[in-house]
Amino acid sequence: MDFSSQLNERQLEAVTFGDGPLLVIAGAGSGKTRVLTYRIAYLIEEFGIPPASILAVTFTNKAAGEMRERVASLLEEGMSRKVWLGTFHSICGRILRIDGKPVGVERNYSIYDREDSQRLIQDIIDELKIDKQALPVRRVMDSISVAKSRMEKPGELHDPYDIHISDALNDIYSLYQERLRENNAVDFDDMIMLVIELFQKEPQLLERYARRFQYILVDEFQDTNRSQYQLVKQLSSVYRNLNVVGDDDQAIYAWRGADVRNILDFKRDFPDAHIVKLEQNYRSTQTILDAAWSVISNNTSRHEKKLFAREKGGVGVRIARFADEISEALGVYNQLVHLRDRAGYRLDEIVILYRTNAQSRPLEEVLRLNNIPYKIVGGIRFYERQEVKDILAYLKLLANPKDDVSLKRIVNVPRRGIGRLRLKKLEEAASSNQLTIGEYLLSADESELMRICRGAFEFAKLLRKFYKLSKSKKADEVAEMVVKETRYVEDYLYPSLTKPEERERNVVELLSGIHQYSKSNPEAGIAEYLQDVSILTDIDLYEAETNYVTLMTLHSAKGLEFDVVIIVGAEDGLLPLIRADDRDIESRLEEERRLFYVGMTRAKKELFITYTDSRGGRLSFPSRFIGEIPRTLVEQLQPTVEESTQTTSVRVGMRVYHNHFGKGTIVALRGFAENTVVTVQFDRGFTKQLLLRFAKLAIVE
DNA sequence: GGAGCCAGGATTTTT
DNA sequence: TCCTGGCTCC
Repeated sequence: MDFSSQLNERQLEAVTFGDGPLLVIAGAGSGKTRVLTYRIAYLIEEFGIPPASILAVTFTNKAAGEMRERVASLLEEGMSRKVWLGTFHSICGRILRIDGKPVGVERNYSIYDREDSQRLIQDIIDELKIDKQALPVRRVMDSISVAKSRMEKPGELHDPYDIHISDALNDIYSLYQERLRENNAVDFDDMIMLVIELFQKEPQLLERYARRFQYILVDEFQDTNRSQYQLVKQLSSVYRNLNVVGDDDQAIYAWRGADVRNILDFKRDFPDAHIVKLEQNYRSTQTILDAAWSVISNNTSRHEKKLFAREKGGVGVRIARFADEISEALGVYNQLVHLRDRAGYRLDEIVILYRTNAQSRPLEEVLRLNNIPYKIVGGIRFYERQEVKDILAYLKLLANPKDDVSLKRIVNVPRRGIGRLRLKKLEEAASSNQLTIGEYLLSADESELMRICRGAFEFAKLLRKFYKLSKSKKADEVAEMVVKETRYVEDYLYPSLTKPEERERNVVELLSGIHQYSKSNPEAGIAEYLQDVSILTDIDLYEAETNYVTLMTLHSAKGLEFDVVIIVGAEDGLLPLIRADDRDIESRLEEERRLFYVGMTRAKKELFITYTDSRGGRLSFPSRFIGEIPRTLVEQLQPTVEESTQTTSVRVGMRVYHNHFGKGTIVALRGFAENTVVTVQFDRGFTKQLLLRFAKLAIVE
C-alpha cells in the first residue's frame, strides 16, 4: 500500500507508525479522519493484523459508518465488517449485551435516555420528599452524570459548593442506581461505567478483551471523559497500542464530563508515546484560518499550533449587525439568495450555526415563508418525539418487562382510566410480591387486577397477548401490532394531541424504520433494535440533501465542513453563553471560545457572522469574540461594528425592565461601548449600577 | 378518581 | 412557544 501521493509527510508518519502509544494532535481540517481510516487499512494490509483485533472509537455513529465505508473501499470485500468500529456507547452496549450479567445487566436491557432518567429521578425525589425548589431534577441529573463519568459511586458524590446538598444527592443517586438495576436498565453514563466495573469484577474477562484488541484507535480524544479514557487504557493494557487523535482547541464537551486533561495525562501515562502534529489544513482559506487563530489564541491553556492553508488569501470574514432576531433572519435569507443566485453556491453547501436550538425558530419562519428549503438538525430529535417514544415504550416493555419507566409512560396511553392513584395501587401490589409492575401485570390473576380497576385488567390482557406474540414475531410485526391494537393513532393521537397529522407521519416513519432494520438485521430481535436505536442522535440521521440549507447548533457541527458558514447570534451572553452567576467563568469562557472556533473552522470558503442589538426584547451586544478578529481580516457589511458599539441604544430617562429588580428608570450612563455602565433607579426604591452588556435590560414602552 | 381546562413560568450545548 | 401545576367538573 503506497499512500505517499495521497498523504503529506506528517499524515504518512501517523498512518504507518508501528507499535506503541501514539498521540496525534490534529488541527481542524488537517485530515485526521483520513489518517484514521488509512491507518486501519494499513494495519490490516501491511501489518497483517486481523480486522477483528482492531478497535476504533469514533464520536458519532455516523462517523463510524462513514469510516467503515472508507476502510471497505481500501480493502478486500468483507474485511472492514469485522473491525470493532463505533462510539463508546455502541461498543460498550455491545459488550454489555454479551457479558453484562456480572454487573446485573441482562441481554435484553433497556437504555434510558435523558427523559426516561428524568422521570425516574423525579419519582425518587418525590418519594424521598426532597424539596424540588432546592434541588431541581436537572441539577440532580447533571451531578449524577458527572459523578458517573468520574466513576464515583453513590456516597462518593460531593457537591463542592454545598455539603447538605451532597447528602441528598447521594441518597437520590443510590436509589436511582438501585431502580435502574431492578428495571434491568442502564443510562448513557452507566454504559461506560458498568463496563469498567465489569472488568474490575472479572479480570479474566478484561484480559480476554485486552488480548483481543491489538490496536485501539480513538478519535476526538479531547472530548472523552475520565471513564472513557480509563476504559481504553484498560483495553490496551496487553499490547499498549493505544492510538489517540484529538485537538485540544476543539474540546467543547467539558459540561458533559469530557476532560482535556486526558491529553496531558496520556503523555504522562505513556511517556514513550510518539507524538505527531498535523498543522496543514486542507479545508479553509488562509483568511479564515488566520481569523480563527486570532480568536483561539486568546485561550491560555492550549497546545500552540498555527494552521496553514494550501493557498493564501480568501475573502474576508463578513460581519453584519441587525436590529433584532427577525431582521437577522431576514438578513440571512437575503444572503442565502445572494449566495445561491449570484455566487453560485448550492444551498446544501451552506450551513447556519447557532448556540442554542431555540434560535432556529425565527430563521425557520423566514425561510419557510420565502420558500427556501431547509433541514434542521437537533432540537427535538426524531427518537425523542412523544409519539415515537410512546410506541418505543411499548416495545421496550415487551423486550424487558422489568422496565417500569416505560410501563408508566404508556400504562394510560391511550386512556384506560389508570391515573396517579390507581397506578400507585398497582405499584404497591407489585412490590408486595417483589415484582416490578410489568412482571406483576404479566403474572397476576384476573380477580386481583379487577380489584384495582377494570383498566388494569384490560391492560394486562393486552400486554400478555403482545408479550406472547413478541416471542415469535419480528420487531416490525410486533410494532405494527402494537400501533394497530392499542388504537394509538385513532384513540390517542387524534383526540388528545396537537398536530396529530404530523405525529401520525412520524409513527408511520418509525414503523418503516423498524421494517428496514428487521430486513437488514434478520437475526436481531426487539431488544437489539431498541439498543441500537437508543444511542442514535440527530446528527447520525443527518444526510445533506441537495438544495437544502442546513441549520444546526455549533456543537452538532463538529466534524463537518461547508463552503459557507453563517454563525448567527454572536452576542455576549449568548455566544459566549455565560450568565452572571456562573462558576468558573474563565474556563467556561475558554470553552465557549473553542466552540466559536469550531464554528469558524467549519468554513471552506466564506464565513459570515451576525449579531443583533436586541434579542427577545432584551438589549444585546456584539460578542467579545468578534473583537478578537483583526480588522484586516474583516469585511464589514453595513453598518459597522464601531457604529454599533458606540451608538448605545439606551439614554437617560428611558424606562427599562430587569429580570430580578423589576421596572426602573435610567438615571445615568457612564463608560464606553462594551464597558457602558447604566445607573438605574428601580421602582421598588433602590438604585443599581449595572454593566449594560450583562444586565439584559428590556426597554419598556 | 380521572380528565380536561386555564394560567403562569421558563429556555445551553448531548452520548 | 411549549410545558407544568392547580383547579374544577364528571
